[in-house]
Amino acid sequence: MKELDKAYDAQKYEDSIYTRWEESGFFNPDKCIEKGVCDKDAETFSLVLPPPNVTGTLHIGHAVMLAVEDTMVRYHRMKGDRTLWVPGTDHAAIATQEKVEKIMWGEEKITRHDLGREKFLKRVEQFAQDSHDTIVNQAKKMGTSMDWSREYYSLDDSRNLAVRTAFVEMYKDGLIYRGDRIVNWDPKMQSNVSNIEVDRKEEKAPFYYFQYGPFEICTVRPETKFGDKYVVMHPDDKRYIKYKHGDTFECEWINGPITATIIKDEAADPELGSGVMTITPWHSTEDFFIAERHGLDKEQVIDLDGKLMDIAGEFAGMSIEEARLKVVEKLDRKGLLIKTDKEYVHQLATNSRGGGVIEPQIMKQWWVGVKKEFVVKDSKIEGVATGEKTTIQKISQHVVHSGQIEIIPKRFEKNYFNWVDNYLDWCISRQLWYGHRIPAWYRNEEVYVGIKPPNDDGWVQDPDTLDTWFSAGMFSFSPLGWPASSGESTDLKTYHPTNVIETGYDILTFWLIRMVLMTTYLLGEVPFKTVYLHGLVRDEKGRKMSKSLGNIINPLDVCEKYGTDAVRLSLMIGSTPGNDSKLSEEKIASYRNFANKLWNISRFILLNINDPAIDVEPPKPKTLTDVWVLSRLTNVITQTSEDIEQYRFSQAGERLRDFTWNELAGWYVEIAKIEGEKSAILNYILNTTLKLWHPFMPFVTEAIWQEVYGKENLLMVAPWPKSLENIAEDSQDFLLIQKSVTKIRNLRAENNIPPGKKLVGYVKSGSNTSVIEENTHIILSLARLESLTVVDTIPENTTSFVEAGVEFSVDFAGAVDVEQEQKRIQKEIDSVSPYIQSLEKKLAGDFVQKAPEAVVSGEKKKLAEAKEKLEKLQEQLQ
RNA sequence: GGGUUUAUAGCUCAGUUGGUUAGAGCGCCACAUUGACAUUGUGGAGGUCAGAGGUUCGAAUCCUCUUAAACCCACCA
Repeated sequence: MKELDKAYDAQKYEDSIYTRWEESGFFNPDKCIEKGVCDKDAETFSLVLPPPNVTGTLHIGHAVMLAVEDTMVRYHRMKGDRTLWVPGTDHAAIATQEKVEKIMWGEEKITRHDLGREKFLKRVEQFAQDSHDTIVNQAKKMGTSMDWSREYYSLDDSRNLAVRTAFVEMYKDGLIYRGDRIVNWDPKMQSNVSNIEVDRKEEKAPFYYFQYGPFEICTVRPETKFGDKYVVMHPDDKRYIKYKHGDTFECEWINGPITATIIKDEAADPELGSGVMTITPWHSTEDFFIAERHGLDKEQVIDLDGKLMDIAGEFAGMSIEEARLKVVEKLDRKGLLIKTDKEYVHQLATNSRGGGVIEPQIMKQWWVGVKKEFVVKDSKIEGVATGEKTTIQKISQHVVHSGQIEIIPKRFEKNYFNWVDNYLDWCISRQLWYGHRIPAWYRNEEVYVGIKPPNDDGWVQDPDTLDTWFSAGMFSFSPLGWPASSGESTDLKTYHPTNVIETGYDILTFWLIRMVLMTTYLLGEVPFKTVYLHGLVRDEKGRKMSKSLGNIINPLDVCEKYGTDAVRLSLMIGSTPGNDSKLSEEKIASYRNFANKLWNISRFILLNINDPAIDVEPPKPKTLTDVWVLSRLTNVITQTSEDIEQYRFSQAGERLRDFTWNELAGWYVEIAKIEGEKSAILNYILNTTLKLWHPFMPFVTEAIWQEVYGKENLLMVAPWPKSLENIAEDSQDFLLIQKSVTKIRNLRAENNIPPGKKLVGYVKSGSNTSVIEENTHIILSLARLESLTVVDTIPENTTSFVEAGVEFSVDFAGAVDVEQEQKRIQKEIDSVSPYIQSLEKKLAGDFVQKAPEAVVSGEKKKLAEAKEKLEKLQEQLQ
């Protein structure tokens, strides 16, 4: 006879089980087809893992992603869908490069320039490789069933070909262009930074008021003011009505007299200071746009290293900090400084990757024009015709608007539209070394863009690399074999569009929008049909997890301590899409307890079945309890399937836990001990329950499966259970038994009757007599009664109660605490009476006419039962 | 400045399209314990669903306002 250990030891099973899964090959759908796990023509279910950055190790946020996605994937695989989950990692250009530079500086005090491009890249690649290996091991520890044979790296050769192909195609269509635009330049990192990578921090800085001709202007950045020769004011500002747009005037300024021009523009805020400002188009985004609107000159004042240029005259070569004070001093000496506000608070822009202060600069960069028209090639998107002229912005709006992409939770559609409705051209070039090199070559004034370098000599390749999101935008299809070298890739044909993308809501605007852009343009398809956004995991106090706070929960540590299944459950149950959740070790421990509970239920069942069998027909129920448990089980099968398909993982897990712990362990197993032989039905329940749990808790369920059914069969590819037919839903009869047991237990506890003492009971069951008689054995055992006699009249001096129209009584034989008992009855009366009153009031009003019939009759029934209960209680009180 | 979310038991959260005397887990209190399981069992206490209006026969749920917290976006010199 096989027997399970007394407690589940996750450490003992997890690694060997993962190895069995991996060696089975079933992570790969091709193998599943080969072995008949799924049909070649089955529905597909595909998703691509949002590739973790190779900047280190996986954190708890990745663990959520892995748990949720693995749950979906395991469910669909068991259901017989042709299921593919593609793993990958991302080179994360700026983040990885910065990390390696930091390490180099910390350990060897060298910069990337000391090493040179080639050597530096070797270092980064080594670092990335190490990170990758760690990440893959962690993902395996989490139990993820990804198809490792299809793993990709965002910077590998295939992805590079995809990137070059996309770039060239977009360039030919005029969607990619090179142009002078203002960018967020980080002098420290010597690269530009995208808008979303800029952090704005509040900072106190002196706010200077200067005399500028007839006007008063103010600034926190006097060192940029050398190039200022325009004064801007709001067209409606009455104070300056006498000045006309385009008027010029002479005025004394930092390095002598200048000629300034008046510009009227609505960007000027009349409320701020004097309502007049000077502008520095080369070093301010807003000023740049004003200058663009009016066709004004732009002059560079600060160089790329953050030093003042020749235009600054005597200040040339100084750093920003140094020049600022000296310029103010000089203006003060000239009598042009009016006052200084030392309490002024402004937003300082810094680079979120490395913290350098952003100095806007106008530079030649590569851009994607999101509002440029192009001709649609080969569209499979509903409402977008092949040959039609449109823009990236319009398509991006359309695919979500028309419901071809669904975002869960729905409210994030607003974020999405907020972004695409205000779409700005996307700067895709970065002055970084780690990344996809831009496929553009220059010779004098000529520019060549191509998948391969030009044939003839003399060309120099653009030193810049592409924004990491450019390659990331292609992850729904580049890992599936785009562009295919010959003919169409079968993976692409079979698995694209993917069913779902699952990621944190914080990445919606970074990444998903880029995916929509690239995929709709290049493939004429949506990248995915559903976007499922999970929340962020915070610590038990609701703070973000961070190294500096020391509150990081490392997924590997807790997996080892509590078992991976416990960690997975704790991340999925009790959290809803788009909402942050809090995680604590106590929570994980409680799911460790649950895993052990499931183990022990199985242990009991194993001791009570004759021949463990995998493929069993649902057995015929013999008792009321059997009918009840099968009806509950079939309900759970239906609901769990529906919940998973609708992405309600928390609800599915909660329902399963309630079923397993309360109904199965708490009632059915206890009654099985009384009713005896239930081999077939217990086998079926165990079998089904393990299947239902498998997507959530793959290890413990597979461990039990192999102990019970042997190692020849994997639960991972066992067929998903089907709900039973011909099982009566009506469980009112069993409910009566449950309630009577609970009520008797309750009376015993309140009267301090020792659990070991057996009592005599009576029941006046009326029309329910046969149910009671058939199930007396249950009540006797679970409520610890010596006897339960059906009577016409409840005997005197016993304690009675009414449940669902049936009156029970227990003879406490003098052991009852009379005073205590009277108190209890009074308390019940006090709670029932107002309930009756409220029901009566309800039934006397418009409710009866206006509410649906079913609701009214339900309330009437409740009232009748409550009244009967009250009557009995009052009798007892006398 | 614009936008979003959250507010339900001591704690963490459920509560699907308005119809429960408002639920779960953890924690707490009492009792039990050689029997699948102390990583356990039984029973219990605990909430005027942030506040104020409104719609409705009926509101935790829909609308308006207020308060508090979190987040996102934006070119304030």
